[in-house]
Amino acid sequence: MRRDPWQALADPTRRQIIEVLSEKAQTVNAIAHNFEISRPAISKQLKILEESSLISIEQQGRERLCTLSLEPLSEVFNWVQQYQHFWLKKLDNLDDYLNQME
Amino acid sequence: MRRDPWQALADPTRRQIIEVLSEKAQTVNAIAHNFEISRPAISKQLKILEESSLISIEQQGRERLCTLSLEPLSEVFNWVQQYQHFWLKKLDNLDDYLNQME
DNA sequence: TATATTTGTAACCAAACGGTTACTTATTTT
DNA sequence: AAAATAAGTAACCGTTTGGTTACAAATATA
Repeated sequence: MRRDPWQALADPTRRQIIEVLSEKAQTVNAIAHNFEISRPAISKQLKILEESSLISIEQQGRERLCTLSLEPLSEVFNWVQQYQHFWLKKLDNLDDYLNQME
Repeated sequence: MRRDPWQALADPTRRQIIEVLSEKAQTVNAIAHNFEISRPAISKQLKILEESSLISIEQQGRERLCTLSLEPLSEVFNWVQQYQHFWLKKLDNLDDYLNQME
């Protein structure tokens, strides 16, 4: 299943998982230790992160190593940045306007 | 009700509404014309955007003018940008590694 | 004043979300 | 070979989401 990064990032637990994984790649249990919720709940969130390509999972014996993979963030970044431009332009216009008043 | 900008941005229709409003401030009906879904559905989405402070709504006679207000995007922007740094650092490390091989 | 317009709200619905517990499977360890 | 460990899966549950239609309220227009 393919999933929208926006949707994957909507949940605070999933964003926290990303934060945890930005330290280093980790197994499912190691990740789960950072949270109060059950391990199956973490498994579900990891699946969603995987479906949105924000992490990749590599089987290592009986463990599964989860690695962050941030490419999909660029979509989010670009979208938001576009409005930063919009915002700066509005400030520019205000600036022009104020200059005209001088 | 207060709402997480992440959650507000999770829905594609709401992101489109933001795009529409970035052109210019518009009334509810004017916004709704851009979409297939019913006007009450748009009303609901506008409420969510308002609750996350991404738009503000001003009553003007029987109409309501919706104006974009992008401050909450900074939270999203900062969060994502932090991982851009993480990503660039990884590329740096790769670069160092490749240089070492020379 | 009667009518049309803009919008919100209520009630409803199916699907998705985010969690739980119980169980299974595969792999290590003893 | 038996026991322990890591992790997925299934079934379930209450809440939220995102839409619908029907209706009500306020304002503007004829």
